[in-house]
Amino acid sequence: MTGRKLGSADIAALLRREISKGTYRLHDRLPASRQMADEYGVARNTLREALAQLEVEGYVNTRAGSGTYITFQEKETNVAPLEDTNPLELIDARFALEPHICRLCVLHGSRQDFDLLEGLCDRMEEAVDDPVAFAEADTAFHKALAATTRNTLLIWIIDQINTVRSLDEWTRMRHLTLDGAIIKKYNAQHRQVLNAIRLREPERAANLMKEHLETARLSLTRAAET
Amino acid sequence: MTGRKLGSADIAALLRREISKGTYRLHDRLPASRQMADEYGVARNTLREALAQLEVEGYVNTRAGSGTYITFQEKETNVAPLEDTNPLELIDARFALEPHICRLCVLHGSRQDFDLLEGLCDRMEEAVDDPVAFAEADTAFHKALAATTRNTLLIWIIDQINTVRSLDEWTRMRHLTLDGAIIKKYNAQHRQVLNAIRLREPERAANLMKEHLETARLSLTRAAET
DNA sequence: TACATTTGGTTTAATTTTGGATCATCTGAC
DNA sequence: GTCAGATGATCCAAAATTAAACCAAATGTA
Repeated sequence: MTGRKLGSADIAALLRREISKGTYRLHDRLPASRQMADEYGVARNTLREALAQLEVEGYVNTRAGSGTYITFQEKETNVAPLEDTNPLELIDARFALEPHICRLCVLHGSRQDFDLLEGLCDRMEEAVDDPVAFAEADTAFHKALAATTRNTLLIWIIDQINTVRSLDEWTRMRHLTLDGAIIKKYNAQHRQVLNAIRLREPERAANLMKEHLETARLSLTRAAET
Repeated sequence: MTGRKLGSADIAALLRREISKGTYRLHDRLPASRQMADEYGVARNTLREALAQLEVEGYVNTRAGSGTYITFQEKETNVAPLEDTNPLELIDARFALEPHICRLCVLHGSRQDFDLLEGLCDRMEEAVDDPVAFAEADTAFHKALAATTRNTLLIWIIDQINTVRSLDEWTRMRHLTLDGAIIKKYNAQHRQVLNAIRLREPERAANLMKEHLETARLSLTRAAET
């Protein structure tokens, strides 16, 4: 996997990301082409082709004899810090958010909301043997809970969190923790939470959600130890 | 599920998911067909068929001798919704976040953190007659609380929230609610919260924060009625 | 100003990588 | 048994990467 030869398209993608990430900023001069080629372990030709592509896309502007300069103003948004977070931090954040979200669900939820959540529970139960499908339904469930609060801000926050959660190696790690037994336990807990919400018992719902998250935290730390 | 052989349709579904998820992004080059076939444990023929299907669907574009490239722009996301939120929603979100942040402060806070918070309390008390200065110190206080948790994600969330809060008409509305009496009450509550954290009493700290937010909510609704 | 250095620009040919295509065979479902 | 689909091996041709050498523009320095 790692030994693969890089092509100009790969380098272009790499640099695009560096620029977006802020490693290189507007008006900065990139290192000399020979040096960059060396750093990335690629021929200068290849690197030059990557830069040419980026120039077409408007990321950079290169002047003979002088250098290559960034000409790209990243829209000031903000997925960057999110990428530095880790699964345990995520669980803590969910500990903060989701129990209270349950309380708000009790306040603002309607029959339709609950039926929708019920449907997602069904989907999760059908997916006991398919961690990928389960994870998808699980995400949808927690998103639907947020939506039930009718609180734009909370919905947005949960959305952001889910974006992170779906990235990169997380998923792999996540699936490590998802065997059939765990999934069954999660399913039972989801049902309990939903029932408490249906019965309009905010504190019980919140507490059940805490239990659920505690379970998730446990299986996560356990997976991390192996 | 695990025993059955994967077919081209399965691989196509898998890749579609990877692309939507962002594992592979626009302009990225996929691994070589031989390599991917190997990774997914299928024959190259099978994998090529999957790619052919994805090409028809417009997910990728494959060029002989070069590679196959992602040509799919996942839905653009989502900073706007933050601007549609309102002060009451904000309070609810803070109700979710800040009590738990207090608990985490108890866990992760050091002497230095507490001294810093103490300093901010001082600043707020000096600003009883200056709503603008008070509001600044107040924001700083709640940010510092988040920072004390050491949780990147929570810090980021609070940051985002504060960005919204500092915008537009909010400030005006906010200052309506800030007479000297309210400010004094807030200050007392801030001190109480900080003390509970210092004494390492997580639940008391959380409850005091809830009280504080309840006060804020009240003065907000009262201001809205006038 | 004159000169040396650094930078990007270009060309070349050899090599490597990549997808395209075919075919005999194996496997599982009906 | 039949048949659709997966397999794995092989050969092909298109395209890209490489490496080395040389050119030209910009820059820095004495």
